[in-house]
Amino acid sequence: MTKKRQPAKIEDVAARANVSIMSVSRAIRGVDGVSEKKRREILRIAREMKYVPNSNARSLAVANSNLIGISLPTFAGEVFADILNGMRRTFDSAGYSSVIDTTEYSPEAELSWVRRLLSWQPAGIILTGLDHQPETVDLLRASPIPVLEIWDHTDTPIDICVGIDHYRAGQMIGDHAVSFGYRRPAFVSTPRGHDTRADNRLAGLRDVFARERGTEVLSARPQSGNSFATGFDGTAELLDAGAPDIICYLNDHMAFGGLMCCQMRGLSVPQDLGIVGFNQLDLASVLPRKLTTVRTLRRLMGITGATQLLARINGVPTEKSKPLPLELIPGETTRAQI
Amino acid sequence: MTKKRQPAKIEDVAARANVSIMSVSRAIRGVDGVSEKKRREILRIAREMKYVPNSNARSLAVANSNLIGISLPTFAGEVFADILNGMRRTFDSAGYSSVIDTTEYSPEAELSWVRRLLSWQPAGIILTGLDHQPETVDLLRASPIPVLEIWDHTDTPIDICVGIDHYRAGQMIGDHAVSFGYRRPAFVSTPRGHDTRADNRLAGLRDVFARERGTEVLSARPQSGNSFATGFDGTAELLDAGAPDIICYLNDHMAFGGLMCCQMRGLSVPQDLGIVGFNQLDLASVLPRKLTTVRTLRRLMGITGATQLLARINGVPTEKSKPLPLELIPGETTRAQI
DNA sequence: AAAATGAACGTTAGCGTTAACGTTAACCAG
DNA sequence: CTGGTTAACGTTAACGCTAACGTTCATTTT
Repeated sequence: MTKKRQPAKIEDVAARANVSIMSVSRAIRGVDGVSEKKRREILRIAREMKYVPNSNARSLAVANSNLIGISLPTFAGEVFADILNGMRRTFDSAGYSSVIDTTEYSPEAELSWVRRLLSWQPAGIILTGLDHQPETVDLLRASPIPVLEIWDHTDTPIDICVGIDHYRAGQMIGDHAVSFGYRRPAFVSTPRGHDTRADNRLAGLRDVFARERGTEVLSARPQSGNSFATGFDGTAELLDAGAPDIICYLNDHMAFGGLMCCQMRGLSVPQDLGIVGFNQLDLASVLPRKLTTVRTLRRLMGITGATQLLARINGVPTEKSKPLPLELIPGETTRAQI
Repeated sequence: MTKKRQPAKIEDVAARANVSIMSVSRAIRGVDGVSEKKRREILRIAREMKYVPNSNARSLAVANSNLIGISLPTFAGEVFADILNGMRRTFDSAGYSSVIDTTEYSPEAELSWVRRLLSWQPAGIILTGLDHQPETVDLLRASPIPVLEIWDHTDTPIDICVGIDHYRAGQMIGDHAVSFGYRRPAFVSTPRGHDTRADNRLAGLRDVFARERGTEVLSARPQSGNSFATGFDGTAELLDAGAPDIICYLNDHMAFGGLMCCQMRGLSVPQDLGIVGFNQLDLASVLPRKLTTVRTLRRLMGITGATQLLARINGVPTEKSKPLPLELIPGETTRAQI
């Protein structure tokens, strides 16, 4: 039962230090108006009393906060962890704290989070992607708070936007596959509508094959609990259904699951089947056969996005929308078809 | 320039609805004291005006919040994402919001986060592990806020504790290795002091081998940017330095890096070398050769921890410390030595 | 009919902090 | 010694909301 007595407030510190409340406030905040001698004395007493300022009172008084709200689809996987890392580093060094939430790919969950977050008067809000409830957009447009949409790209963001063009990424993969002579493409993803960006990449891929070859892109969308298993199961499904000569995956982890499926079935890659991942994840760095994938500059994206948002918060004019470059990394899991 | 005008406050809603501020407050909070008819009318107007309550003012008035602060070492990897998932689900359904932060394994960063967080008057605080700055412990003990330490285990937590005994986990791995006849063990980890839990597992492993065989456990601790690469590089280092017959890893991802290193060098597992991971990660579900590893019930741990903390918050008596079971999963990367 | 009830609503007094402003004393040039 | 400047404080009024208590008035009870 050690934890009992009421926490000290600024008034208590002031009383104990024989100064006014304001001197304590100034000392704590490190602003002008107290002599160095008194400041040290006050800080010593505050520490002794384990005084902790009340941020609610502060934010109420100054009508703002140094919180940045960040909404992500999920914590699973490296992708959002990388973006997050870039953002957080930038915000931290600018004196902002970030509060993070995941939507598990549900726009409804996103809306309820936006509502909760807005009630805390944050300095800025970051959403992942462009797929929001109409009310989310209304709320955010009506509020004076700067909003960043990250990871995806559009010319008409809620406020500002930093990300990559996923449709274009799909086209790049398609171009690569077509130029290597592949003819029977397939795609492994999560259930439709779950990950809108992946759906856009598939659309880009589809359009290239439709135009260049007049071919359909088959797709498998199993629900398998984790990316590796999804890749494995989706590959099995596609191999059972037909005879694709190249399979593209939502990301490198799924692609690895696909590789394992091929290995199990005695198929050799890239002789029997081409494999293309996405995102150039850490896993790929130790694979004996270099994976064909697309590099996305996620950390840079986080830093860029955060920087843009900070500029916006500080009233500095910023570009509405900033696309980041993509690069297809040819590996040893695809090769020119004879 | 759509975003301009001041957000509405409760007073504005009251004026527009021709009722008192209190009626609006009651309507919004869904408590008794307003007729159904008025409540609907008020809510309609509030929605029209895009009214968002001010949580700072609310928390200041009621002197509490429904925030739970969660501190994790990192967002990288499945481990903390799993624990987090379990916790968040539990808190969400109990009406609490969680604010998450990562320390990147730095107790100093943890302390500064604890200070920041305390200023928001959270309902509870969760720290990962037991390795804190003395001042962190002082601050938390002095505050009336319930504290949960998760992932590691001790009989003398700051407040309450839910986790696994990492030293014991190391012993289990040691017992397995000894009983299979392995004699030249090694361990791949991150730099010492970085991950205290991993250091404890290594200590458990060391003690078993010292007692049973009088043998040292070699260790490699490369800094390679990601787990897979760390496993790969650490394995290379150990194979160059001596001739271990079994290598244990900080986690399954490192173990996979190790497997890739062996494959590259033409070593076969488990004939030439035993490989042991930790945490039974998703990756392992698609490997052709089942990995010897230790199962940790991370999601359950999150749920259990959150439940215990909620009980503590609601004044229900709880056990100080709750250890979760461990299970060594024998795989095909270790086998009895002749 | 008077009195008692209770639901529906309003009024008041904070919650802990800071911005804005007022006061005081010390200092300095002329 | 005057008048003016400035550093170092203190005082007060918000900030937006809610708990606790008051008031009103239509019902019911006696």
